[in-house]
Amino acid sequence: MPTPDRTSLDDIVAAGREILEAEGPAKLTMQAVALRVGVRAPSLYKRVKSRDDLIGLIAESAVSDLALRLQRASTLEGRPDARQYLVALAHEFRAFARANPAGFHLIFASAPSPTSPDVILLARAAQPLMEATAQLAGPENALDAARTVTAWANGFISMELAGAFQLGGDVDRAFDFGISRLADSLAAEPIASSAARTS
Amino acid sequence: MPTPDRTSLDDIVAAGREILEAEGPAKLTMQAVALRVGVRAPSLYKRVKSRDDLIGLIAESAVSDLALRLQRASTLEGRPDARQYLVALAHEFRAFARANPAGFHLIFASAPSPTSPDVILLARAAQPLMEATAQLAGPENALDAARTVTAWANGFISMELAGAFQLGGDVDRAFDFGISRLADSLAAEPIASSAARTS
DNA sequence: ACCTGAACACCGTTCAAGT
DNA sequence: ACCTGAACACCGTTCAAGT
Repeated sequence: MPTPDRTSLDDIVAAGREILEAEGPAKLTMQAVALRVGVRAPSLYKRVKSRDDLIGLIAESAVSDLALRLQRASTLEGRPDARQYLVALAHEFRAFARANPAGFHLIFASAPSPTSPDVILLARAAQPLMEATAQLAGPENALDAARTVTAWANGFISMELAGAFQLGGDVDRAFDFGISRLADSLAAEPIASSAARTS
Repeated sequence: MPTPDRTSLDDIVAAGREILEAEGPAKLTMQAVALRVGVRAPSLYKRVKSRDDLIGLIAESAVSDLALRLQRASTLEGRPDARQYLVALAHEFRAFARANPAGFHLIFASAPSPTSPDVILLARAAQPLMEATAQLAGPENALDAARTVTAWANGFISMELAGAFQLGGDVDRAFDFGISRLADSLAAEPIASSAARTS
């Protein structure tokens, strides 16, 4: 008779994610994960191809949570104007990053690697943002606008988490300043396109 | 008679940086660095406290190069209007990241760690940007504006290097769109401060 | 004073042997 | 079919012994 399963893939990913958030990537060893799910390290390879594979699964788990959060914000908000909606999304994004700094880092700040999360998952997470930018900047600029906002938010939060804002000043104020000006500029007509003039 | 030095700290850092750019962080082993500078791994510890220490020195070396590039751009540009200057800085920043992706990642996308580069070096690198944003947004908003631009550029390039822009569209166009709208919004008067109204 | 081989602790991963 | 101990290759790091 085969022995009953003593753990599961979900358990392993959850354990890995907890270790990653609590102790950092260096402590995320196969042995530590195995210990937490009550098994020996070699057994993990029955459910996971490698440590990199496990990290990829952890990243996807984090992306799913992020997508859920943004979707919930999109329904909870009662849909005021697009500008307020965009600001709310930005704050939700930042809240996720603060609650899951290691997961956030895994999703957005990882070097190109086999651990990067799935495209489809990322697209789903970006969906609420695309709606907001389409309303603000028009459908033809929705993608560029979403990329601008994502890049800004991603970069801001990465730097905040990395402790890169060390020149003083109020970081919260800088965040509000940034999303506010971005929303303004997306809603406004572009002032001048110097690129078009020089071509 | 003591033996003459067979390597130097500069050699070690340069070798480490070359390996990092050419083969990625996983291949940046003490043995690989030692081999490249013609010495055995234990000898490295005469000039470097640890592998993390070496990574920190590599990051500082990259920051210095970045600062040099931005300063050169600031003198070469002949100082047209502040808007064009800001756009030039953004493109220079992106060019640096493309030429030194691993170094860029080390500077801006690293988790908070003992490998983070020195504050003073980062401040010096940010100097040209601060001047441009001060002209565009006024001195009282220079810091917030510089943070907005840095966050955007950093996030955009991080995502580009990570291959995160997978929803199609023209990435170059998105970059131009972003810096253009940002420059507009920094130069413009803010439309409305909803935060001020609710307090 | 710098360099080295040997050693140690600790990884990820494989695999034959158990149940 | 899952689990395990033992083993392997490969790290970072230390240190006594060389020159």
